[in-house]
Amino acid sequence: MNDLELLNEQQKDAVLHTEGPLLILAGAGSGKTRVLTYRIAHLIETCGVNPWNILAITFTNKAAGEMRERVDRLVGFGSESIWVSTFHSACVRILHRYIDRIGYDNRFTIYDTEDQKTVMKNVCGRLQTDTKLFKEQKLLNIISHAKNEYKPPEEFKLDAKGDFWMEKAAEAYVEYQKELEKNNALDFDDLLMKTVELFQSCPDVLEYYQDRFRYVLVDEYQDTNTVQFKFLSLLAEKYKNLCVVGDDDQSIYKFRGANIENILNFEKVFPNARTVKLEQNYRSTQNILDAANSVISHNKGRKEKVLWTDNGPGKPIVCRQFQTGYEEAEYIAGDIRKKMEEKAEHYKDFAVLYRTNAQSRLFEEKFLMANIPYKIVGGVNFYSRKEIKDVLAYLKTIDNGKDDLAVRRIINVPRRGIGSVTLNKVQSYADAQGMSFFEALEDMDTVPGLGKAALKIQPFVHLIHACRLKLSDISVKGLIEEILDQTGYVRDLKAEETEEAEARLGNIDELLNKAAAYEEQAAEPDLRGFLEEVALVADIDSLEDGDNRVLLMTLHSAKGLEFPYVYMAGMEDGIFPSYMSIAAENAVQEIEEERRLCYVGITRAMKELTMTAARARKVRGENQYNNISRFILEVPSDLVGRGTPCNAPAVRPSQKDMAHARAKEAFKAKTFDPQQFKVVKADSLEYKVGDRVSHVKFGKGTVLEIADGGRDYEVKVDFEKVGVKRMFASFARLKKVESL
DNA sequence: TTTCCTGAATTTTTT
DNA sequence: ATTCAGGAAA
Repeated sequence: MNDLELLNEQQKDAVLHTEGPLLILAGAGSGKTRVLTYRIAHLIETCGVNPWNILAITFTNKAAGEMRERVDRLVGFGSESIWVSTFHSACVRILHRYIDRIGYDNRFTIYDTEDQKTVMKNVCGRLQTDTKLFKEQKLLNIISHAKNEYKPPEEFKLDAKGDFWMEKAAEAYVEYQKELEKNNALDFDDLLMKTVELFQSCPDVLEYYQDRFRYVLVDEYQDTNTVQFKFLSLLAEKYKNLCVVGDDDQSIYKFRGANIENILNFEKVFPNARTVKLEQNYRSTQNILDAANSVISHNKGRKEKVLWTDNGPGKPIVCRQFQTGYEEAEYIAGDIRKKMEEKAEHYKDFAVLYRTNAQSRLFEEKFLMANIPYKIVGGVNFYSRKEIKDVLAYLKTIDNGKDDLAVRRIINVPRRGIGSVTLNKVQSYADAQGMSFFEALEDMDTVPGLGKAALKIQPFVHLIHACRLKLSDISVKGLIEEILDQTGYVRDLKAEETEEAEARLGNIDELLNKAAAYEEQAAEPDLRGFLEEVALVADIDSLEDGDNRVLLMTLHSAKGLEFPYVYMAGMEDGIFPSYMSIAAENAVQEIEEERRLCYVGITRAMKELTMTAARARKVRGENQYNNISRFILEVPSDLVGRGTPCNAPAVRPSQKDMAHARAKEAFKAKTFDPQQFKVVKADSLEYKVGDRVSHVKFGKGTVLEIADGGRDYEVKVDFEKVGVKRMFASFARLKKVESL
């Protein structure tokens, strides 16, 4: 049911203005998602718009998932035919249908960052580029930037005339793009670029989608780049029903080509655009808002906004500085524990935000020790783990033998005794014949100079052929199992008997689950559909509602989310704002972007905000000493709680307190996951002092001490890698490796 | 020829 | 800390 009475005047305005372009300037927490979802519901229920004609676009999968859920709840029947997706996945869907119109094969594959780097390495090798002077990553950044500006190689080349650096980059761009085309692959930026190209060169396709998506809604509009803007304006050209929501203060993707002009020029491109401002904040307390306002006010050249709230002042902001990052993490773990006990909140009400993914490690360790269920969002992509990429490369090869990168990745995985010399011979043969790498492999008998190596290649080619034959009558999950079985991949891992192999096996299991889940959920599940889904999703599981865990993530991925209790960790100059931005040529702008990021972080908090810093922390193995972040100093001191000054010495909870808290928690937290938290004191332990044991996280170690703690045994172990740890036996789940 | 081992280099943020 | 390139052993 769509109850407009729940909206304020401005929100209602935005919902009811259904025809024509609409720009919603929405401050943080002003209920923009609510406006978007209500607007969709209103379009369908009141205006009789067919759900099929609505496209809602977001930036991240997480945001898309959230929006999807809310739309489903509000709209109910028919909501599944609304497209709610990210720019990239919308483009993939379009391209899979029509990219043959601009000379690609519809069975293209998508290259991730790692693949891009591999391609660029090849290109640099071929062009004899000195990669000391022109770093691959640097070149890729330039290319990405060009693509975000919708500049194809030819045009880029013209622009580069006269500039030695840019001419070199242009050369790389041309070659890089050729290589992608040869492999029938697109990189992330191509997805947008090729879609726009498709629209511009095939008016009939464009018109089809214009008619299809008569109503387009865009979230986080301030982060759109030039191609995305082109994409949107082309789509909306015919009916002009484009509704965009944005906040210039939350623009944090300039590094990815976000173009703030898109918001400022909206009214120019769409002349009779209506603009609505949402300024009432429903999320945070006044203290949190004041802190956010004060920080962001240090930026020049922004649209002044007056955010206000009906919520009371709330708790003061907590700022603390610790000696080390270690203590910082310990404090946060302890504080979450404390709040859980005092207020009986849910774990999912807490979030720890940091600047870089690398910072998650410390928290992971401490949370594991304190038995706080947590989930790390982002970081090392599930799908970029080695074993997963291997399996996916097999799938890609089976689906589309044109992807040389995938074929080359797995030709010798697991070991088939095929080395680089053989590969080079095959590659030159393929190049000479103008065929793909896999086709050359199929032709192995005619490849000159292969000799015995051909015999090693044969089983691989057979395997792929056999799988292709089975394709039509086997599930994706079955296919993966077949591959794992035939190649002995799982067998080899099991034989390794290391922690690492164990983890890899676990990941493979997760992939199998994912495949099974895909087949259940998809209308017409097939291999390509699976690969497509997997290519654009970083994390294996989106957040489920019942998933009661503390979230750990970067400030970037926190955008669009909200939590009652937010911890911003690592608030140090050099970390946040990052060293890169401070040292940059255009430091002023770079730091302003960081400050917006800080603004985003602060405004995630609903009830309480804690900012922490460490005097010293390990960065890349070395100790780094940092000052308190300038952003903390920009928070007015009267908002910061007394008794918790920034330079307060770290209060380290004693071991006994921690142990006590843990035991208590274990008793209380049964509702979360009885399996995990049930404390059953074993009659005796399978290991004794002096035994070698292994722990899931810490690896192998020696038992130093076992103390009977009443409810449970407390075990002290000296781990090889991480040193002495104390833990409860039932939590640690140590396995005996060998006896004394 | 392939594999294994050692020393060097390297990291913001996301799709 | 972890990955990557280059050289020596098998």
